Amino acid sequence: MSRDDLPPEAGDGTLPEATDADRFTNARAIRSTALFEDYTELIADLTEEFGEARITDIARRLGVTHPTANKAVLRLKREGLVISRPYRGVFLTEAGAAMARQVKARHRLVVRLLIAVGVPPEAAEMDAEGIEHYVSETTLKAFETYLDGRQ
Amino acid sequence: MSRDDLPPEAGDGTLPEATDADRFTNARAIRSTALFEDYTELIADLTEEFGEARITDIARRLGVTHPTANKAVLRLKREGLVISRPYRGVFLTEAGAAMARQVKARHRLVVRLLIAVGVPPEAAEMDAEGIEHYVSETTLKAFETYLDGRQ
DNA sequence: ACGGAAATGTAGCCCGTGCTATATTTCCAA
DNA sequence: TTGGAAATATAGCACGGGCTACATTTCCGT
Repeated sequence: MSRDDLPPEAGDGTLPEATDADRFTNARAIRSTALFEDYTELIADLTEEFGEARITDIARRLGVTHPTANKAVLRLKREGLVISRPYRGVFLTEAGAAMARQVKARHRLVVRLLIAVGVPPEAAEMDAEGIEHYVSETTLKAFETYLDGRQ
Repeated sequence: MSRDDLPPEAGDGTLPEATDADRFTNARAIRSTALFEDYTELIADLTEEFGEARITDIARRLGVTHPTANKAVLRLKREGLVISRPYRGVFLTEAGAAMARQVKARHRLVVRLLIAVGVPPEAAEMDAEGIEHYVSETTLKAFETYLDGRQ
């Protein structure tokens, strides 16, 4: 039982450099930004549709209560992703809009790839909602290349 | 501004049945079980390697402190996924072992698919850690079919 | 066999993300 | 124009999941 001095992952040949802990720590970091990504994307959508993003609409689209949406918007504000005045709509800052654009592009790409490998569109759309946050730039590039190569 | 009585998603043609809220609610539900999945999988690995899963090893592999791992194990216990005696190792129940098997199979499949579409193995391994939790049975089946069809 | 190091457990803190209940503000229609 | 409905804000609760600090137990080497 003396495995304290073993180099991590030695012997199994799967991961010479990235340790388990790295991967999990990475996943946790992503999890903490996923909510911001969902909100900025949604606020962008609502702004495009209605000219503004209102708390009630945000809450309904996300399937949460208004106070939850309101609290999240406060955090987004603190992070400089949105601006808002009391009892008024919410609007993305440049940083927020940039995040929204990136998230949206990633979302579309993930859905396209899933469909390309045979996933039914409804399942692709459903699963992409969670998957999209965890797709790295490297993987995204690979998806693009794959999709381009198909026609 | 009267969109209160609009059918959700009407007009964009992307999602006739699954509303946005459904997708987000689904993603939140998955997020809450992801931690359990990570723990059961890891405990299975450690048990296979060392004959038992010890708190210290669990914590190190996940990149968290011992108290965090300990608290999580208490939750796993409460959920009937593991058994443990004070100051002793942690062991999976049948339910926990079943979850571990399922998670591991899913993980492998996701990694294989990512690699199959051209993602570098290290990135595939890294991204799969987050992605795996969000892949539905339907999508999993599609992955299998796709991989089978390639050779 | 026993003393110190390592492992484990526990207390208590912080913050996120959900909720309900209640106050406040806005806005539309009579 | 004003009263009531809808929207928004706020307070406070619960729990998850991370941490540090400290107590306790186990275990190994001398």
